[in-house]
Amino acid sequence: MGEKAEVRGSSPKGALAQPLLEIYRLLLSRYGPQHWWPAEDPFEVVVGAILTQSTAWTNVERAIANLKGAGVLSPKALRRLSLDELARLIRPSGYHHAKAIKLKVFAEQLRRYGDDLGMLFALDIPQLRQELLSIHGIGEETADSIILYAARKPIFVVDAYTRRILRRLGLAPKSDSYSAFQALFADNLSAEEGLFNEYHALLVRHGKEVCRKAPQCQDCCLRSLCPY
DNA sequence: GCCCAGGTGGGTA
DNA sequence: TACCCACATGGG
Repeated sequence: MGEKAEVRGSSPKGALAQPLLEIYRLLLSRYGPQHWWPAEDPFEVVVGAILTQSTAWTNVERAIANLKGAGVLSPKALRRLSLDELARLIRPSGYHHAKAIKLKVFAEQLRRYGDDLGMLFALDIPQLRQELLSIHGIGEETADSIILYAARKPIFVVDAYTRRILRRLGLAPKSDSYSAFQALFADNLSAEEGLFNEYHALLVRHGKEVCRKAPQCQDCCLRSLCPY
């Protein structure tokens, strides 16, 4: 059926299109553009996406600064480094031994694309996602973060903040699965890279500041939509 | 000292 | 599918 002629962000695709767009509008109004991802190039985005797994971004910044300082923020340099030396450099990001292995594995896999992220990112979204998920250490959120923020393709990133905020607003899907939360956005918003980029970044920004405990709802910018 | 942070993989029932 | 756990540093 013809459902393609949509005006940017204003034509509802599903029943939750209105509330989701309202959340976005309120968050953008409150915080302004977040300019994600905070990195100089796509490879740095990938490294940051792996290092930030269950870790505060401030700790990731130290680790990335160490990698830059050592001049090893490239696939080839990461492969040349010993596992212990790499772990030492990224130590501030936590889980450093496990993450050193993950970075090594990714750098190794990138060889198949001539160390060229552009070649990897030439795949369409489903193929790219499958390829990323096949790599040890890259799960759904990390894969989607790479697709959205490094490859700049429209896919919605679901994280702990996304789930927490949607639950609080009573908009969470029946299933608690990653795909159910992702489908909520995919089914109700137009698939625009810029929108998905900013929306996820705003959810993280908002989640960091509020929505941890109910009392904070008094000055929450989403309180008009919140049942609490 | 405690809890949490922009998760993932492996194991078990 | 649904839990459990290990992985670890740094800030509040």
